[in-house]
Amino acid sequence: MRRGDCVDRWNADGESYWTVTEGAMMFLVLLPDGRRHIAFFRFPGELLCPQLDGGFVDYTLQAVCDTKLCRVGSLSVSQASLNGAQADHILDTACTRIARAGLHSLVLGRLTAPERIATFLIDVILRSRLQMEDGVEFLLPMNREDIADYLGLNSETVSRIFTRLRKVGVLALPRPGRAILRDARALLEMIPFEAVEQTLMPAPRIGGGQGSSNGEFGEENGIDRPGRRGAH
Amino acid sequence: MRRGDCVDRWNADGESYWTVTEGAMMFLVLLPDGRRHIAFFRFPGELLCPQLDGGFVDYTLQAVCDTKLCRVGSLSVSQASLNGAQADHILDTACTRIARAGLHSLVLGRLTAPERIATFLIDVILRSRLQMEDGVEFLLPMNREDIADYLGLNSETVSRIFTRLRKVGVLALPRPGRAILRDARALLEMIPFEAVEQTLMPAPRIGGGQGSSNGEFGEENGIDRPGRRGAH
DNA sequence: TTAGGTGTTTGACGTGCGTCAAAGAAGCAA
DNA sequence: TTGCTTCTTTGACGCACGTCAAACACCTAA
Repeated sequence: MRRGDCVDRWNADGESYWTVTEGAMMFLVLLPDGRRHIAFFRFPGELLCPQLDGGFVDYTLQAVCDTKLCRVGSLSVSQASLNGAQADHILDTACTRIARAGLHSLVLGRLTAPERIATFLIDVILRSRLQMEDGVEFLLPMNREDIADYLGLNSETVSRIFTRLRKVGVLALPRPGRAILRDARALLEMIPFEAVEQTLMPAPRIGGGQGSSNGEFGEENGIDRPGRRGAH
Repeated sequence: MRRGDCVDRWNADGESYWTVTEGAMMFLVLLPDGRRHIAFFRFPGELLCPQLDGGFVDYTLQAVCDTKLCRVGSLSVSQASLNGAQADHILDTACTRIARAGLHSLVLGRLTAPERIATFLIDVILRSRLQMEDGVEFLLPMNREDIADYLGLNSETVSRIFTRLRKVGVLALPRPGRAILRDARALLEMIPFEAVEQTLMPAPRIGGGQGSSNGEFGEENGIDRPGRRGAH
């Protein structure tokens, strides 16, 4: 599918779910007065599933760019509970999304525009299974307005901040849809919390915490990471 | 527990979960520079459970006011998947929370301060299992700063908007911790989307959509509601 | 009663980001 | 090439909400 194509009635069939294999999808809301909001982006390897994507809400599911989807299964989430490994994976995904959503509310509620964009860029890099290292090139398929609508900003503000990041040598934008991280440390220092990786990419915690999520589905959480649990 | 009391290491034990029986709890984040953010409130009847509350994130779990908790079980979420009814309830709760979180990101990202507060008040009323009717009295146990930190505002702004709502006769605040809805219609007209009830209180959708969530746990979703699924 | 603490209200003022507008820049069709 | 469209960039300006400050309303303790 090409940019702007919608999956019509994507949440009508509660039984089937999909993954993104290429490109990216976005879940958007259009308010009656024209305000636009993007609730989630889904990148390659991530699950599209009405139940786990807030399917009760009337989102429009739209392609961010040229995108390929792959149907993963027709299992209902309820029936999945009869199969331990699959159920654990579904639950894991659900829990990870709750954790991410809590973080996103912090981003929208309490961070400044530059902080939001830095957090977003780091999130994109980590979800692309890349390291936060100088020179890393990554896909950034959404346009300024999409980023703005995801971060509660407007496209001019996003543009201004990107320009600033380019000027100070944090980021390079060789061509539309691609970006190169030039100064990982500087980008990390733009955000006001530590333990970014663990926070943005929480390790799965279902099933005792070690690896029960490495099911046959495709990884939402990707890279293995030492368990983490603890006092605050 | 009294206002400000914390549940220490609440997410250290992945196996046990609780419900609020009286009062309210809040999950908060304190950034190094002092910014404060409340990710979730939990009201009576709602589940406290590390996995379903983004337990990987270092939240502080704190009482909003005098609050009573009740331990519901020591079942691990993973093991729960072996029991159909319990698993469905857990999944239902998870999915509802994902849906709510998406909505909250819309609130924080795209609504004005008065719209946020109106949405919040309606949410509190509906989650208290009350009707949106003139004269309804409801508990509002959190202070101005808590509301502000949940809605991405500051306490003075919240206070100003409450004052305005009182003056125009939408709300009465007879004593701290309580509020009376005086003009339900006016409050509903303050928010920029329709179908508020369905959006704020999505019906459970796991297990085919009819009533599988009426388990032995205590209701996250409360009131029965006709199924809803559909084209947009 | 007074004193102190905590939360709320209100006002004056500042600012970060939104709005509006116009000028690039890049892609595509003819 | 020209013309059209869409997206991005940049500037000028305004406003909604944040910040700072002071007064006020309660509550509790002594």
